[in-house]
Amino acid sequence: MNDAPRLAWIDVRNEIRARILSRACAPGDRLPRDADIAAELGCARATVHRAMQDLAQLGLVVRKRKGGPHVLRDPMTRATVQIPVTRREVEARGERYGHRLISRRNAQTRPAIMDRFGIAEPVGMLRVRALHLADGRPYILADRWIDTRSAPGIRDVDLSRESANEWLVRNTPVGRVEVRFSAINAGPETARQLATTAGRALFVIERTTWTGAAPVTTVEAVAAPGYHLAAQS
Amino acid sequence: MNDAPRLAWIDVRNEIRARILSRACAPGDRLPRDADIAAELGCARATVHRAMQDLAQLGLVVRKRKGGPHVLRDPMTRATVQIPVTRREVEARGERYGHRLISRRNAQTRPAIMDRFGIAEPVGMLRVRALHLADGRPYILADRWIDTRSAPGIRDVDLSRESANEWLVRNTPVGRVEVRFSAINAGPETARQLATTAGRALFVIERTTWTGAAPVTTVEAVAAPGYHLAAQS
DNA sequence: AAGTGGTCTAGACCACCTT
DNA sequence: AGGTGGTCTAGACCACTTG
Repeated sequence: MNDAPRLAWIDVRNEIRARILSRACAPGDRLPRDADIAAELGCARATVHRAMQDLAQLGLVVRKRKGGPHVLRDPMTRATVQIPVTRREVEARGERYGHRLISRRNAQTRPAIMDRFGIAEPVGMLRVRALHLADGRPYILADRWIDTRSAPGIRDVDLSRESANEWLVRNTPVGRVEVRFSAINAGPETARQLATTAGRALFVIERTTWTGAAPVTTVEAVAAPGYHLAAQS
Repeated sequence: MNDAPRLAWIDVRNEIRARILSRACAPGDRLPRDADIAAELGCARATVHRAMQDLAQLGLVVRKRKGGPHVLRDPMTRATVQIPVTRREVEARGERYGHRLISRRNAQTRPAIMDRFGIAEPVGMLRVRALHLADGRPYILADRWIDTRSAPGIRDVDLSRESANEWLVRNTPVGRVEVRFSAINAGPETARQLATTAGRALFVIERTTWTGAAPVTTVEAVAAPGYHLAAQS
């Protein structure tokens, strides 16, 4: 009725993890070869491989071609953040989504923006500022730069109907993404747009994406007071 | 000289991704079965499986037992945050790490703490407040609760020598982790401890860990002004 | 140069989910 | 109830990394 077989590779992973945590294999130590572990635990090497793949992703071990897998010295907390399209995020809270285009103009990238993309020369991009609303209240203030070479179609989009956010997600290949979180004090202008008071602590998400090596877009999203972001795993 | 074979499963993944992005398979559509894709691309089903595994992790497709894989309606931005032990973080910046124990006492969990752990009844835990320093300057102010049932050894540790942070990482099994980020205005007390002014926007990392279903520790880490966190992928 | 992980194949069984 | 993904096995070759 029990004796559950479960997934074998998970058992293997747990066994190896247990050894690591129990200090049977100290941090920095070399672990046995996949093949040896397989022989010892009586399973195929592929099964051990699957387990090690998971442990590596969890940040517990490092695997190299020779020298075998090593137990990482100090594992970091590793968590995955999922940032949905703002409209979905609002709707998931059971609130009505709204969106207001503030400005849309072409501009040369300033140094701060070039830094985010990692480019040395100024480029003409499309700069879009917009306010996302939840139940009519300000939710997120977005200041976005879009490289029209990577997303030419955006020129013909009515950004007062569909947010740049959403259009890009739907029409742009997903390449590399880099996200930065920080906290800022609301300036007078930002405070006005987010219907709060100057000086309030605001959560900032800075997101930059590339397609291959080509910049696509970068956005600084300033959230209204009370916003928080969760990550799991 | 070229015709690089590379990893087959990556090619398969790219091919499928390309179809998704080119709208050959619209969001919400059902994709062909693994076996069919394998036949079409001339590889083993396991190879397609590996590719799909990656696409699922990237958040592009969902796979179900029957009904085959589906293209996700709106892919979220998915990024992985790595939070090292504070000492390593400081040392990685090339600065000298320091650590000051502020207080250490037993206390009953307040409702806010019980919420984080998802428990209903108050529990006696060890509460540790500490300040992490970088080059002598305040870096992170930590307010931590530790369930001594899950980490009994902590009672005998001199927390003025080794931070609770570090001891727990080294001596506690890694289970589920939940992280929350937010922004707060510095209160007078916090401002004093972080050597800044009241009202400054501060970045907050709230981290809670369990072993199985048992609470281990939760910490509210308030970072000094200027702190930011990066996530990739 | 050799060891080791990374990968691919082919075949098989199982468990879950939808129909 | 049947289809489909999830997994395991066994064997093989390759390529990267280290000594």
